[in-house]
Amino acid sequence: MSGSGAEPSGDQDTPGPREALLARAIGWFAEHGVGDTSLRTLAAGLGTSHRMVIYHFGSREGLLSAVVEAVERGERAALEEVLAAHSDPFEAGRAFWDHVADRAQVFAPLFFELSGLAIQGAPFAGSLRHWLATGWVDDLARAYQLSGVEPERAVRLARLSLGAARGVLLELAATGDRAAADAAMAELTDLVRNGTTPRRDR
Amino acid sequence: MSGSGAEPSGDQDTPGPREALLARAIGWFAEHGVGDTSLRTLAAGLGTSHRMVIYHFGSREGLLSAVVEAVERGERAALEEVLAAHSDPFEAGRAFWDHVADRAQVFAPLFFELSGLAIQGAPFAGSLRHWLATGWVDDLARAYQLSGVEPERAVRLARLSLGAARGVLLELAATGDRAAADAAMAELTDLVRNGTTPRRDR
DNA sequence: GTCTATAACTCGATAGAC
DNA sequence: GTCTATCGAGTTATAGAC
Repeated sequence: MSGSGAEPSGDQDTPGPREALLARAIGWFAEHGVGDTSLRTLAAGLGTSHRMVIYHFGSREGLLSAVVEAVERGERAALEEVLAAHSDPFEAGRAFWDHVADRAQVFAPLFFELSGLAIQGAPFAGSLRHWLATGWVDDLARAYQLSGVEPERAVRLARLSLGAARGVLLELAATGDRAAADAAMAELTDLVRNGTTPRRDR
Repeated sequence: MSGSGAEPSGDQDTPGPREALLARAIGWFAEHGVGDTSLRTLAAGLGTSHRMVIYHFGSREGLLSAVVEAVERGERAALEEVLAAHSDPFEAGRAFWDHVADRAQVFAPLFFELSGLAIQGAPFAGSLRHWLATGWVDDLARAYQLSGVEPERAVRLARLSLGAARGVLLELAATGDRAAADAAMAELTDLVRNGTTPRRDR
């Protein structure tokens, strides 16, 4: 599909101009936001013409859709990597929070703006709507269950942890105060750890 | 300031056409979002002409700024009311969560879209940026302190609680599942209550 | 305080040459 | 695959009658 038989030189590092353009577009959106971005200003910032964006993505919404999908896939991959590297869910949670917080200044504005549009029903953000609602909760709940929490409570804790992470991320993006955000998340970890282990001592 | 000496008939219930227009604009934004709203479609939905919106608010951004400010003032007033009515901070927190969750389907999309724009530096959202960062945390931390939590931990708990509420609100807006959101917030309340009282029993 | 008319501009998308 | 030229619709904002 959409393949022209004349690829320049069989390069494996460059998956094609479309992907390169998409990657640059993500960086541009993360820096400048989505709301007031026209195809023309975007293309100028990307070093192309707006005609090329339409050529590769069909329309402005097609580009936005591709951006949302690509960012989601990246974060999901990061989560799986982190879950595979840590057996303790609290350790995994902290590691993933680190990953997210590192990129907060860049991606949080994009995430929350797109989330606002997604829950308003913007058609290009359908997949984001799904991940906001159930996608991440299921995986997190499974991780809690593996560490011995009963199923129903695991779901509640998953929802709470995910919500807290997103909310603290919003505040981190507003303040830039990484230490305060880390402390708030550490407080959550402590509360959950002490609240789920029976605490035999004392 | 901006007062014309000829108010129609000294009505106290109608504070003027500007305020009435603002109130209707808030409702309209809550229902239709901000992103793709032009002055013309907005004015048509409000029953005026776009010329009138500009007359009263100066520009489209002026209107957005007024909307943000009015919504904030309303929520702050609701919080103060709730804090005054409950001495137990957990009770107050639950009551305020109820208030917010009741209005989630309507106001959460507006809140998150505007927050995304605010942390991107949109000029009309300056006051929202302030409330996102510090405004609410201070009051919440004070409430925690009053119930016996040491100051530094009170701030951490305030940040966590606020973040969790915002994050769970985002999920509530995406799913519409009020029971699940309530359960997640109740889980937080339990964790904090058990984590801050020494737990002499057992 | 409310209207119509319109200026001045930008938008997404298309056509077609190269 | 990249370019220029351009269409038609929609944008904020202004002018001025009533």
